[in-house]
Amino acid sequence: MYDVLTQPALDSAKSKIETGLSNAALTTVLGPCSVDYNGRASSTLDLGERHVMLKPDGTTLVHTDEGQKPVNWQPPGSDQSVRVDDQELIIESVRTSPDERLEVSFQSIQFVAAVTLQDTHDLDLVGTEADLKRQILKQPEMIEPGFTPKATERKTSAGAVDIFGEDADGNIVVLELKRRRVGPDAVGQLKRYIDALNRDLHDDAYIRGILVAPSVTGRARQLLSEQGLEFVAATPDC
Amino acid sequence: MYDVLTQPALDSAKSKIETGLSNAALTTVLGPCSVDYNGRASSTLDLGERHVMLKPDGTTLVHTDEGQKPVNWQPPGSDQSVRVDDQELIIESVRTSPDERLEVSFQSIQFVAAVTLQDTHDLDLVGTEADLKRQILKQPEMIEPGFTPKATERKTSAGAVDIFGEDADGNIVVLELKRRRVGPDAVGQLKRYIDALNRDLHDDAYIRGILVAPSVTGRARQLLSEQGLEFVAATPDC
DNA sequence: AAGTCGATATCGCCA
DNA sequence: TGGCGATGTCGACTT
Repeated sequence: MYDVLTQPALDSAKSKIETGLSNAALTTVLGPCSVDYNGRASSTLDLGERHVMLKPDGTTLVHTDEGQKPVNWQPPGSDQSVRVDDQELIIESVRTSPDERLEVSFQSIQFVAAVTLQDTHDLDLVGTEADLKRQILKQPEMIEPGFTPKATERKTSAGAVDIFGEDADGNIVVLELKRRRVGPDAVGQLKRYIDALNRDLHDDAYIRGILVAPSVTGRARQLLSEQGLEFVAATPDC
Repeated sequence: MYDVLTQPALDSAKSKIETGLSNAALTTVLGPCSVDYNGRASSTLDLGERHVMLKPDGTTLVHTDEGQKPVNWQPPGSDQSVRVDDQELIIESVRTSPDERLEVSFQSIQFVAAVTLQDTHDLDLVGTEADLKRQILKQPEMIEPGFTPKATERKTSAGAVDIFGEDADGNIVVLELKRRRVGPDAVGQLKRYIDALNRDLHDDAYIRGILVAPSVTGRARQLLSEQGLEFVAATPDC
């Protein structure tokens, strides 16, 4: 099912959009508009030509001709409505918790398209942190000879540790995994887990912390060294 | 300028897309397709109906009828091309550094639209961390009586501190600002700055660290307490 | 509903 | 160009 209107009057456009909304169609609207947003923050966007996408799950996206991110949006689950008011076609999207409202006001419409999509397949993605974890559990020696994983997602008072294990000497080892080159934030994260475990175990045993990632930035390397933490290079298969 | 083709043959669709690409048009293509991506990670997506947007800045977005984020994409600056090969229309987007390739293969096309957008205005957004910083610099007493900002973005060996100042007793105070409720990561960030300053100044003066945000999570509050850091509630005007 | 963290995060700024 | 941190981050998963 597809349906396209070019240069429709505002009332015709309104009918088409409403039909799209009630038919669970993906609806796109293109034309000169201004945009107002109020919610977690507030924004205004003066008159210009943009592309608006309304999804049947309640998502609204306002795209300019630049950038990967929409200039304005409303997340899935929002309530969408359309009205014609004072020579403008206004698309409104509202949600609660948090309270947020998006209004797109069109002066005219270049085209409207409403299409019901048939799509039963999901994305299959590889090369994630979860893939790296599987690799390490399958070949623990890639960390170092004698490394033995004991648990994944082991809970600490500072959160769950990616991989918790022991080295050849029986020392506790905490691994923090990252799928890409890491900066200071990842070092801070690993340090929080080590500190928490030292407290949780109220034991003076030495706990090793190893950051596992393809590479580290200079400042992250320095922080690792200052905190007595280690680094092992590894990249998720892809 | 707008132009829409419904149910075009693959060759006609190819011509229209190519015209769009050379005219700096926003081009949308809708139809049953499969998608392959290889780059920082890898993904495949089996046959289904999706909406593809090609922007003149090199952005490519593949949207299903669910979710705010595209199921596949290529960032601005990528090279876009289209070809018909073995009864398929294939949109290819490639970039380097990092090397990444996206291929969308259409079996048929429901419609193609190419439009050159006129848009001269930028988004005006308020309620950001920068707004919160301005509020504090204008009214430092909102942190505490006697607080005096001395510098913003003061450099430390662990990065730049949001606001650097002194309290009524002459103690150094470091503020880390967040526009929304914060978790453990923000505490780690503040702690890195405090540690770095303690090292940088090689001085045993007590340095206070204050997290300024609308609120904190329970675990973040506990981490603050353990690290001897403080919290002040503040929300950016909106 | 809130907390926590990963992400092909994206984006902007600055060295 | 890489490093670094903000984002109306989003999204998935757990509690």
